[in-house]
Amino acid sequence: MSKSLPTRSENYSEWYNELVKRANLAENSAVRGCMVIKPYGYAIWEKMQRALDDMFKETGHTNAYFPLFIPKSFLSKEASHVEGFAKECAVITHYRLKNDPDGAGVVVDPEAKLEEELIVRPTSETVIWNSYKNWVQSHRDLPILINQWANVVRWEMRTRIFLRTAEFLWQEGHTAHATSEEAVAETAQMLEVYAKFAEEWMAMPVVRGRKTPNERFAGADDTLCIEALMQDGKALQAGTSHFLGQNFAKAFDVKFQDKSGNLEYVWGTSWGVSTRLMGALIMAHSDDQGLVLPPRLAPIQVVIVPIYKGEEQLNAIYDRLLPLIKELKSHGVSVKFDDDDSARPGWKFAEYELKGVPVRIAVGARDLENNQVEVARRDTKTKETVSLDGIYDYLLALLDDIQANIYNKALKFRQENIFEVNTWEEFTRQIEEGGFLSAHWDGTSETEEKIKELTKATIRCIPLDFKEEAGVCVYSGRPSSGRVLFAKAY
RNA sequence: CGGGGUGUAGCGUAGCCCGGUCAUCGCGUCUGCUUUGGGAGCAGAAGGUCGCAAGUUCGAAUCUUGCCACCCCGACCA
Repeated sequence: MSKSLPTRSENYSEWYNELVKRANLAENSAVRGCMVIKPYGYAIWEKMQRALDDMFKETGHTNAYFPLFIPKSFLSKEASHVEGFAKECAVITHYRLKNDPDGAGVVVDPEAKLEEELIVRPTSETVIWNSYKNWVQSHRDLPILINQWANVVRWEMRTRIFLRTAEFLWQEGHTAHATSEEAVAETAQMLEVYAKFAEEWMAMPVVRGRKTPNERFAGADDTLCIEALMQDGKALQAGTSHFLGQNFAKAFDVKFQDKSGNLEYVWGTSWGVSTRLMGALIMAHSDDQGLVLPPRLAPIQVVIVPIYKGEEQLNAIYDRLLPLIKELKSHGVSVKFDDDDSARPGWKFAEYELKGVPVRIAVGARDLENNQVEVARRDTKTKETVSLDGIYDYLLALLDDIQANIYNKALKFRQENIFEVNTWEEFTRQIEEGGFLSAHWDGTSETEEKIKELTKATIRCIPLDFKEEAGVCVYSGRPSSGRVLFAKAY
C-alpha cells in the first residue's frame, strides 16, 4: 500500500474510491454493484440513523416494517410510478433450486415458478399503501405517520460505492393525511428535518428546493429536495420529500369517512435519505490526507496516542489519563486510548488522520512531567500544548469548534461556488468549472432537456427562497420570472 | 446496456507482443533483537489454483473463445 492518497486535484474520483477503501468504510463485494459496509463505515451510518431516528420520533413518527417483496401487480397500479421504476427492478420468478441432473451444482427448479412474480422493492409506496387501505376507514385513523429503515434494490447500470449501488440502505417515511394542507405541511416539515440533519450533524450546508416536473419522484405531485455541493463542484441530492397528492390513495383505493360522513381519498407523503449520505459526508469535507469527520458523526471523537518506552511508562500515561477518559465517556464522548504496541506513534498519527478522527491527543513522559498533552485537530491540522488541568472542558469546546469550523468551511466553499449567470456564453463556460449556476429559466421542460443535452447540467432545484425577478431565460431568451439552480450532479 | 481498459501473494506491481528454470520487485505479515515526540532499523522466514472455465500445444501467466469482477467514457438513476 502506498502511503499517500491520490490527490483531489489529480483525480477526484480515484481519490474518493481510494479513501473509501483505505479508511475502511466499505468495499466492493462479489455481487455486482453491491457493497460491503465495513464496521468503521457502518458506525458512521449508525450515528446518522440514531440522529435521524430521534428527529423522526420527535416529529411524531413511529417505525414499522414492510416486506422486501412486492407483487408485480402492485407496482403497475400507479401509472407514473411503474414507469419510473420498471427499468431497474430485480424480479423473483422462482422459489426453489434443485441439484443439476448433469451434476453442475444447483439450478433453478423450473417446476417452482411463481404464479405471480415478485419485485424486490425499489421503494415501498405500493406495498405500504396496500396496507393503508386496510388501516384507514375514518378520519380518526388519520394521520398515519410511519417510517421504516430498510434496504432497497435498484438495478443500476453504473454503480459507485455509497453514491449509487444496486442495493442500498435507507429510511422511507410514508404518511397519510385527511387533508391536502396537512400532507403539504408534512412534506415541508420533513424536508426541514433533513436540512437540519445535514447542517447540524453532517456540517454540510444544503439548498432547500423544489424539483422541476422532469426531476420529480415517479408518482408524486411535488418533490422537495436538499442539494449539497461537493468539493469537485458537482451537486449531490442528499434527501427528498414528496407530496404524493391522492395518487397512491386512488391507486390503492384508500378512502376515509370525514366528519360530515363523506368518503374522501387520503393524502400522502413519502420521504427518504440513504447511505448515499455517506458519500456526501466524505466528499463534502475530506482532504488529501484522508477523511475529515464532523465530531457529531465520528465513531471515535478523541484518540489518545501514548508515546512511551516500556510498559512502565505506558501504564504511567494510562493511569494519569484514566480520569479524563472516564469523564469523557460518561458524557458521551467516544474516546480511544491506543495502546497498540505494534504500531509506532507516527504511523498512528497518519492512520487516524486517514480515518478522520477529529481530535488526537499525544502524550509522553515529557508531557506528564509538565502536566500537559499535545492536542491536534484534524480539520485544521494544527497542534497545541494544553495543560491537563481543565482539559475536559477544553476538549468539549474544541469538538464544538471543529463541528462549527467544518460547517463554515463548507458554507464558504458553497457561497464561493454559486454563480449568477445571465448569458448562454457565461453558462456554458461556468458549467465546465463546476458549482451551482443561478440562472433564469423559461419554465419549460423542453428548455431544461435541451440544456441537459448540451451541457450535462440539470436543474437541481427551484430554491424555496426563490425570488420573483423578471428576466430572460439563459438558453431560450424567453421571459422568466426567477432564477433556478443548475449544476452537474452525482 | 454500448465503447475502451484492467485482473499475477493481504496490497501495489514486473513478465504477456516474441509460448519453454519467469513466477519479479516493493509494502505488509511472521520470528528475534534494537526502537517508539510524524508512516522505524537490522537479520531471518512464510506466503501464489497467475480472475474463472474451456480450447490450441509436447508444453500456457503468456495464444484463442466464453464467463465474472472492477475502472474510465456514454445512456439511466437517489
